[in-house]
Amino acid sequence: MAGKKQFDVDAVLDAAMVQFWRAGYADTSIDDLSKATGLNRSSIYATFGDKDALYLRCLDRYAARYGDRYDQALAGGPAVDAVRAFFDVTLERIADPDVPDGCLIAQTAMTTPVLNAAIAARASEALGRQRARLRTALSCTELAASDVEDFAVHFAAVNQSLAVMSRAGTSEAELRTVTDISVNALAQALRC
Amino acid sequence: MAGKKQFDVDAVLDAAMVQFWRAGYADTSIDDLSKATGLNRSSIYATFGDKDALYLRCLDRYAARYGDRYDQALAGGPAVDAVRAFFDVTLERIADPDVPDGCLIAQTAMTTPVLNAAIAARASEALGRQRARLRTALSCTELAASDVEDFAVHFAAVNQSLAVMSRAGTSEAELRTVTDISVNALAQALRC
DNA sequence: CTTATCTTGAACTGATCGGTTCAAGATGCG
DNA sequence: CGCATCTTGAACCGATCAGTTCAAGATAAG
Repeated sequence: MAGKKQFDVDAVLDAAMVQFWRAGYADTSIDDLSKATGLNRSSIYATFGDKDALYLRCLDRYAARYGDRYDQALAGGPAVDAVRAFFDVTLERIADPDVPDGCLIAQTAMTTPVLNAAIAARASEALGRQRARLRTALSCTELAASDVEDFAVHFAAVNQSLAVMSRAGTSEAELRTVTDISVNALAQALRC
Repeated sequence: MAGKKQFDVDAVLDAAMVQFWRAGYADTSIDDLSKATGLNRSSIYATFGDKDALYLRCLDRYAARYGDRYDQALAGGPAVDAVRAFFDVTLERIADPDVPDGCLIAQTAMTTPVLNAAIAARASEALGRQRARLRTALSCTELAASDVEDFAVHFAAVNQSLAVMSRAGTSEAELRTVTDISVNALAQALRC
């Protein structure tokens, strides 16, 4: 089997992404990636370069996939509903049995001190984009500019907290109450 | 030098705790711990057993040290002030240059899938205690029992989010606004 | 001083790590 | 068929991992 690529690069990236997502960077060896993707060790190096490069590709794929969903959720409707839908994206991802709990971005951010600077920067960028998304959605309200920024960073933070809590065994219903209080705070702020 | 212990076990635990806290379990080798504590490799094994046992000791020390501070913060005054003081403990810890950003408990929770079950359970317990602390402080208010529980898990979650955000480079001032919105939500709930 | 106890450094084991190399084999194209 | 291209498995490299062992040395108690 040769001549043309024998595998779907995107499918391989998905499998690698899930592996990194579940076990983290340090606890994922090239052998683990080989098993997870079905690709041979040498094929991984030939296709993606080294472990860091593959991790970056996985980060980008993760950010793109879920970034689109967050964008859609925030797109229409009143701000309160949009933010609720925003959190739904995360809660549904946590409920999805095909995918690990937690969040690849949060996991990357938590291991920042021992990571390649480029990787750490990419995770920080992703969090910045998340915040920008929220800022945009909130800027269509009567909220003051500083309140828009405050709520944007608050929602981005609460969204990350879901990753930690779900890994610690917090139930979906409990996570829902975590986000409800934040969403209600926005509703309250918009009411007056 | 022998006959009696030549080192302070607590001081050694502090150094090991900081090392684990900064780099995480997977990225901390016994050699790293040896350098961080000044203890010889064999002394570590003789005193604490294996890496897992030492990590558990560090988790306990972390939980005890900061648990006391959280208890004190929540102890007196109106609930809103108590919760604000609760978050201050975390924000001050993040601002402390002698200690890494993030949170050892959050870090442990994030790596749950690849950790010793006993270690994962210990982190989950610590989060449960955090929640119980908050529940107790909130139960002295006119809040309904279900609201007490909801706010307790919300505050515990937001507190964990600070660890992720601080690792991603979010400034102390921004983290403060994250917690302010949550504290205001409680104030609002108590007002009516 | 003698003896028992403890610490220490260094050497060592077997396993695994990330990364490289290369011959063997499978494929597509002319 | 013949040739170029790509994939694959396996072997290999040096480094590092967690964990063990032990002789040498330092101390305290008798």
